[in-house]
Amino acid sequence: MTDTSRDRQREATRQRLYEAALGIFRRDGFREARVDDITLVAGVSRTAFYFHFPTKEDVLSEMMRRTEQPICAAVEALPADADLSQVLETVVEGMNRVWQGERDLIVDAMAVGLRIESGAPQAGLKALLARRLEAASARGVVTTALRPAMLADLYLLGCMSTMVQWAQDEGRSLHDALTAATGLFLDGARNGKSHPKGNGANGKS
Amino acid sequence: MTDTSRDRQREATRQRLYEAALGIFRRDGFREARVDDITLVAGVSRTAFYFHFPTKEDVLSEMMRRTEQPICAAVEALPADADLSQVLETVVEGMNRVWQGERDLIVDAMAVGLRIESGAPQAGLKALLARRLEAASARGVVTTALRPAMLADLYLLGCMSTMVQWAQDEGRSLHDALTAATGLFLDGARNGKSHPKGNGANGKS
DNA sequence: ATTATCTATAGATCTATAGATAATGC
DNA sequence: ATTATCTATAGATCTATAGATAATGC
Repeated sequence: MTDTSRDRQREATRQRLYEAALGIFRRDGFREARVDDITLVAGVSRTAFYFHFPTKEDVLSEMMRRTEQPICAAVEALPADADLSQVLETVVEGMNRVWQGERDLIVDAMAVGLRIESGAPQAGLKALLARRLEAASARGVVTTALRPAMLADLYLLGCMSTMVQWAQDEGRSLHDALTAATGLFLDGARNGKSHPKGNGANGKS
Repeated sequence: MTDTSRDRQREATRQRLYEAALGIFRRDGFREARVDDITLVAGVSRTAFYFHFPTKEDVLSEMMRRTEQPICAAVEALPADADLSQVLETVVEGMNRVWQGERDLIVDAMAVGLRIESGAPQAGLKALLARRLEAASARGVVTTALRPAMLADLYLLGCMSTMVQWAQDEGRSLHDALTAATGLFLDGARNGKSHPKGNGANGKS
């Protein structure tokens, strides 16, 4: 628990490897990136990389976790009774800030995110959003046909899908793309309320 | 063009490799799967695999394309003026049929699909859906705030997200999960119509 | 003395390429 | 004779593991 010299050394090395890895990923693309190039930049032996990160994917996995933090902080700063649209707008702002400069990494990062999103049940942003959605559904603003946790999942995965689209499409801004996807989700989540849709165990037409 | 003996031979080998690869993926998981094991089952040399498939990912990429075909056929069999909800229900039925037995492959298949989905602009199911959505929007049934192609993308990526969730979650049936996601999309796409949302170039709150 | 962090090395696996075989088209 | 399909081989890269070093806690 006490932040010993060894701890600081380890974290410094890990941080150098993290940054070096992202640099090489940006330069060569994730797939083409060689671990040797990463450790050359970081100034450690090849196997030191694997001591800190089991695979290259784990670097992107950590990137997903790290970049979530400022977004979580921004959402937590909102009042507990904030409008759902305001909450999601905050998420959009945050994602835009983090990812608009990382177009070349998005597809691979999201592919990794796809795995951890459902894997970690109590993960940061997802859990936060689930709570906000639960509050909104208690207020009667969104559907109760789907559990808040699932709605949060659907929304975040929708954002990830949107970013992948944007990364390959060029054209409009990431912010606009995310706003559009958010509008679609909001309308869907609101109106599930009135329609009795969404639990459909009924067979073919 | 004439289906020569060499062509048949090549396709037979390719097919054996394809099936062997899926078998090994199912047995060992995609990541752990060794190409040597695949070629052992297929009865060809190691490098023959790479002659047919540049990487293991390309096998899953082909799986995505192949499994799309029966779904496309089912959608094309519907009348041109079929209800949008009926079209999407057909898609749900098809996806459910294809993927409910492939839980262990879904996450990796979808991660690969994430890349090719936006990559191939005129890809089968996406193009088909875009046309159906365009017809629906001409009829005034869905929003015109988003281009049909983008709506199709959002829907398909939403389905993929849902399948990833399902693959890691257990519990409810894949069919129910897809139906729920479809309901959410339908409500969103319908109601974007009334709201002036979805082109949002307006800044922060 | 013990343990965490990192290095050195061996073996496994992948990737690139040169070459063999047999089908094809002239 | 030429070309497509596949094989054999060499080199690159990754993964597993044994060992070195220096910080830690007793």
